[in-house]
This record gives sequence, C-alpha cells and structure tokens, in this order.
Amino acid sequence: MWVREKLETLLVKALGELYNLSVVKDDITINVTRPEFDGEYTFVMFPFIPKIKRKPQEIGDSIGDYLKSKGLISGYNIVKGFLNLSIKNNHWLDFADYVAEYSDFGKVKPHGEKVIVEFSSPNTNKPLHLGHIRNILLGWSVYKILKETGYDVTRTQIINDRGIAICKSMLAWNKWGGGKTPDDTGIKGDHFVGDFYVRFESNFKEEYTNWQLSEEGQLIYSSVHKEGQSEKEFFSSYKNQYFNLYSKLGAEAREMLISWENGDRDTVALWKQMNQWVYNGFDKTYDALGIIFDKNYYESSTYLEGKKIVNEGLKEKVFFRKDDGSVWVDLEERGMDKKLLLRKDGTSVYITQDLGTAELRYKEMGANKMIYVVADEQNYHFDVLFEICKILNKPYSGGMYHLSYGMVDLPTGKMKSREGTVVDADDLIAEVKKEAGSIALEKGEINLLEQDEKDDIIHTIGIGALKFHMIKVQPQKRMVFDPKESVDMQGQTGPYIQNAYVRIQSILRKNKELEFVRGSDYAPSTMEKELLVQLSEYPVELKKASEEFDPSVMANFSYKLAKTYHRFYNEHRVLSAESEEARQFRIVLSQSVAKVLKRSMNLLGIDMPNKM
RNA sequence: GGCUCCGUAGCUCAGCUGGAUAGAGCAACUGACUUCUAAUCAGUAGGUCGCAGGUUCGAAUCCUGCCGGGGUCACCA
Repeated sequence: MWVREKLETLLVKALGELYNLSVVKDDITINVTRPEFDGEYTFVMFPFIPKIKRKPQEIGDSIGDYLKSKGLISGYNIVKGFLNLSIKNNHWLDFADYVAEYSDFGKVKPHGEKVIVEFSSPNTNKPLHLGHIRNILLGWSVYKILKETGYDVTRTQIINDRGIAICKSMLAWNKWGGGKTPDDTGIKGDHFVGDFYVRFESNFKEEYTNWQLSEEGQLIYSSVHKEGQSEKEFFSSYKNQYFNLYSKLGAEAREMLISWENGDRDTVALWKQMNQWVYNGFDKTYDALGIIFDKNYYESSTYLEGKKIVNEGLKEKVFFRKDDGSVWVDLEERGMDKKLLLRKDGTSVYITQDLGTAELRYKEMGANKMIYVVADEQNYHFDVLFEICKILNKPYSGGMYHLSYGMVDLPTGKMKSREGTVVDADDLIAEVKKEAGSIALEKGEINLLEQDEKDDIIHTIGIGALKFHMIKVQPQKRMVFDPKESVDMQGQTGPYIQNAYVRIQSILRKNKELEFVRGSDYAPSTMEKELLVQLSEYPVELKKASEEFDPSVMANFSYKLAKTYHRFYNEHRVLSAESEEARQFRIVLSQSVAKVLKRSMNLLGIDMPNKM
C-alpha cells in the first residue's frame, strides 16, 4: 500500500472514529496540494462540514492530529475547508524504493474479464490515411490500458473487403492495368490498388460530364430537376442515380459485384489477388506503427451470420417484413427510427454485417464486452446496433461500447479525397521520421552509433512524436491536425518526454553503484516531493483512463511527469549531489521516474530510446 | 427541423464525477550550456472560460434557454 492509499484508508477511519461517519474511499476528495501551500496532499473537508457541524479549523485539527498520531504525516495546515498534509519523509523514501525496484506499480492483477477492442477496420480499396491513424492509435492504446488494468483483451479489426468499391478497383485494373502488379511497379500494394480506384473515379467523372451534355442528360435534367435547382446543383446531386441507371462504367462495376456474389471463379480470383496486395501494403503501415491484431474479421465472411440473426429476429417477431420483402426493425418506441436490416432482394446492409460480426465474436471468444473504435459520424449507427442487440437479448448487449472520436481536420478545413487533401498515412510516417532524422543529425548525440541503431532511434522518435501528437487530444474532440506541428519535437511532444527518459538513462549509465541506502533519513526537497506525488498519481490516472477508455489521460500524465523531471534536473545535481544520501536518493528517484515514464508511454504505444 | 458532439490565451490543447488566485505548449521577447544530453530550464507578455439565467458555502465544471461550429437522420459503408 502506498502513500496515497494509506492516506485514503486512514481518512476513512478517521471520519468513522472521530465523527461516527460511515464513508468509503470514493466519498473523499484528495487533491494534490497547490504549490503555493505547504504539504503534498490536500483533503477537501467541505462536503463533511455540514454533517459534522463543527468549524473547519476544529475538524482539521482533529483529523490532522489523528493522521499525525498514526505516523503518516509530519504536519498539516488548514486553509478554509482545505486540510493540507505533509507526508512524513520515510513514507516517501519507501515509496521511491518500491517504484524503482518493482515493475508492477499501478498494474492491476489479471481478473480474466474478456474484452474485444475493434479498431482500424479499413476498406480495401484505398490506403490508410490520417483518420485511420487516429483510430489505430486510440484503439491500440485502449488495448494497452485495459490490459494494464487486468482485462483479457483481444485486438481485432473488421475489414470491409467486399462491395462495390473494391469492384471499381478490380474493373479499372482489368481495363487499364495491363497485367501489372505491385512487384512489377515497385508500388506499395494498397497504393497500387488505390490508384486504380482513383482511375476508375476519374474515368467515371469524365463519362458523367460527357453525359450531362448529351441529349439524354439534358432531357433528364429538364424533367427531373427541382424548381430553382441549377444545372450544376442538380448534376452533383444526381451522381448516384446516374451511376446506377445510366453509367456504362457503373453497369460494369455492378456486373462485377454480381459476378462476385455468384462466386464466379475469375472474379473471385481477381478479388483475392487485389485484396492480398492491399493487405501486404497495410501490413507495412501497421508494422511501422508497431500494430498487430489477434484476429481479423472480413465482411465477406460475416455478412451471412448477420442474415441468420435477422431471421432469428423475424421468427421472434421483433423484426417485421414489408410487402416488398425487405426486413425492418421498429425502434420508434425507443426514440429512434425504423431501420432496414435486409434489402428487398435479400442482400445485407452495413448493420446486418455488424450484427453478424458481434455474434461471431461472442461465439468464438466468449467476450461479452466489446469496444468499437469508430469515428463519431457513426454515433447513430451504433446506438441502433446496440439497441437491436438489446431487443434480441444478446448476452453481450450490455457490454457494447462505441468509443467515438472526432474526425481529423486540416488547418485548411476538412480532408476531402475529391480535392486531394487527404493526408496519406505512409507519407506522414515518412515525414516525421525525416524530421526526427534531421534534428538528430543536428544534435549529434547519436552520430557515432551504428546505422541500424541510429535508424531505430530515429524511428522511435519520429513515430513517438506523431503518436503523442494524436493521442494527447481527448477522443471525443474534433482535432485540427497541422502537419507542421505534428513534426514538432519541442515542448508538449513525445520527444520531450523521451528526452526526460534519455537523460535519466545517461545518468544511470554513468553511475556505478546502484545499491540503495535503506533507512536513510534524507529529507527530500519540495521539488523532489512534487516528483514523488506525481509518481503516486500513476495508478489514479491509469484507473481513470481505463474507466473512461481515454488514452489522452495517460498522455497528459506522461507529459506532466516529464516536465517536472526536467525541472528537477535543472535544479538538482544527481551524480554530483551535495551529499552521498542525496545522490543515492536522487538516483532511486530518477530510476522510478524513468520506469513510470516508460510504462505510461508504453500505454500509448510509444517506445523510449536510450539515447537521442 | 429532430437527435447528438464541440466552444477555455493569437494558434493547438489541459483542467469538466462542483473546490483555493483557470493551466501548458507553440508563436513573440529576455536570460541560463568549459558543469549528469539545451529535443532542456527560468522569466516577461497574453483570458468577458461562446452568451444569459438557475442550483449553493463555492460553477470553466451541474441544470435550462439561446448563439456559433461539426456529425447524423440512405434499400452507402
């Protein structure tokens, strides 16, 4: 049990013994004492004053004396309803030793509860972009945080490998690919396939533009357009109908989809081939980000399961079939709409597949807790999905959670593929590494290392900068991504935190004897105590991050700890400290800080270099 | 329009399960490297916490309304 826990326990006891109040730990508020007051922790007495019916001064004295008599604090002071407490030095010394020596500080023992985290979930017609990166980093970090807090976590993604989009790429490759492959061209597989998607779209656009000027196009415009709608407005809103009704390319793409659904050998072979190229490309990106999955799901193999569930719901009469054959669920009594579950031709829609996937996962892994990391544009979709699972009485329906995050904007506005403003994941990764490399070269600290080692460090720093930049923002907030700031390595950044760690490693390398002097009566400075208090907050913040599925909590924690260490480092000498006791203590303290920094950054998926 | 998320310094963000004088970083300016890694530190400057009410010992934080922005309300995914 460490200082903070001891304090909580004793306060609960004190309130019981002194005032006959029965409270639990969660009822009491303990703050880190603000720097302008003496003490490290502050007990907020306000909530108890009306119940105790005594003056704050009197209550503070009683509780303060109580804590003193138990040997926890050396002194206290009372300001209004705040009881500021100074913890006795020996507790701090023990605490520093513990954190430095053991690696499980704050870690929750595995309790076996299973949870599935779904993230990334790309389409196979395009390479990953900035939006995916936010998704992937959030998902990965939530996985780490849940694991650290004792869950049995499975990382998964659902890959949208079927549908009209991939057929567009396939068709374009058939038409204009000339039999080329990623290997022939040296183009990364996902980009290779994405290029054909773009090619399809631009040819389609040309076809559409020509049609607009044709007799048929003009006729449609004059007969279908709404009052006051300009020709330009009309055609931009008519694109989908054109694709489905008149487009030659559209017809060919749909033919391909049908032929895929009928299991046509050549089509399926091409489909497999192109998807494989994409997966090879994705793997490289995931690898650069240090991401792996335990299990992939593919929509091509889960949508059938979804249909089964729909039939199940029909049998139980919680869904209904319209005259045209389409299947619906009515959620109006629950404050939502009617929702389509199967088209009239019996084919599945997006939500059908999600129903199937959830069921499959439950069957295969027995997890009744599922977290979906998906952008907030799909909030309603998940409300509906979860509600349907409740209607069906699925055992996992209570444990489904949509970790919704805001979309990523650029300083110039939204990312739009049509306008070519989408930030490509691979480009971005290359960019941050390049920046990290040129700064490293300039600093010169690692110039003498082997090339491999140098590359490793530069990778760690560049990726660390990118990851921290993305994760430090609360998930639900829309974020503005400025490419210039993302390669920033100073101030509130990943490398800043890595640098604190590196400084400690440098000290430890130079320090020969690492044995601690136990039982020393060294009195830590205010600065040193501040560092200790922050270390002791690690479990508190971890718990918060885990309960709220919010990695930004750990990002902010890491930053604060690193910042305090940097300040400490500038104010105190470690190796040439003023006394042997101070030296020993500071080494232990530095070791503790390094350990906690490494662990909290690890929760964000960020590695720590030993030199930089 | 219904529902929903967001609004804090010039910019990017913390703080939000009510607690002390609202904090960081970037950008600007000043200072600190023959001394454990200056990717650092110290300092100056920068605020009607979108607006208005309410709840109370106390509101950036909770409630209501309004304003501004995003998302969503497809037989798309």
